[in-house]
Amino acid sequence: MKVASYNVNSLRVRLPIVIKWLTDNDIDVLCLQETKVQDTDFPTEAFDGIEYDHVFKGQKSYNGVAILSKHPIEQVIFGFPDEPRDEARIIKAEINGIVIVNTYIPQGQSPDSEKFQYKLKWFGRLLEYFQRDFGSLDKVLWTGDLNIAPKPIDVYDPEILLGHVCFHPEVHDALNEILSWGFVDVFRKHCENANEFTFWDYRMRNSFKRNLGWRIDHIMATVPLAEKSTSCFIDKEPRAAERPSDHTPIVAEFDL
DNA sequence: ATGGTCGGCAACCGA
Repeated sequence: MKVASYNVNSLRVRLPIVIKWLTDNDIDVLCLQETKVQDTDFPTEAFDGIEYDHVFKGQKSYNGVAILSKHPIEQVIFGFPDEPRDEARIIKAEINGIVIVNTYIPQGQSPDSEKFQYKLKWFGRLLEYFQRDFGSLDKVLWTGDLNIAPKPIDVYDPEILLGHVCFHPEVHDALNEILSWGFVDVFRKHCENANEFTFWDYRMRNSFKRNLGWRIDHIMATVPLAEKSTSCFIDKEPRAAERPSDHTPIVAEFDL
């Protein structure tokens, strides 16, 4: 089973890329972030047309998450159980006997902002969410735009970027607390020394061409699930399309 | 050479 994550930065603009990429690559499950579309305008017909089940939660202008799947999507829960629920940032679902948690984690703006404190709290709430619902021996896949580059190898310049909200010691601590609960970075498991990225900032001139990137989109799996992974790679092909997203998909394959 | 990002959505906000 191939599972992927992709921050589309507007699903309506990226719809042709998503449809083509899904069908060309025979993806079983695709988790999307930053769909930027309200539920009434979600392009359900397009996914009906290629026979992908779909669940989604959006809002006006910002955020928005969705799961697309060739297999039935069951037990769907949007948001955290407590306030603020952030329904357009987290979806949990069961597909093929696996729990998938698709998250769009707050970016955090700047380290001295309220939004950064909100981001740190979000990691803490997510750990509680996992602890409440699962044991680390369950097959759980946590994926999405996590807005954190875990290690120096995951950014284009670790010295200059240290202290950025997506490469910050406090966020690293928060991530490591969740990872030590029982998640494996599936990309790192398969590509130990790969200096590869999933995001290149639009605001930097020619950032993609110059490879000034970040690895902030991830596929994390609990140990029993990670044991079943056979490959994991970042697919840069969607970046070659017209009007590409600033992110590109990450894919993991599991032999279940 | 005298520049320099996107998308949503209607003036700026968020990334």
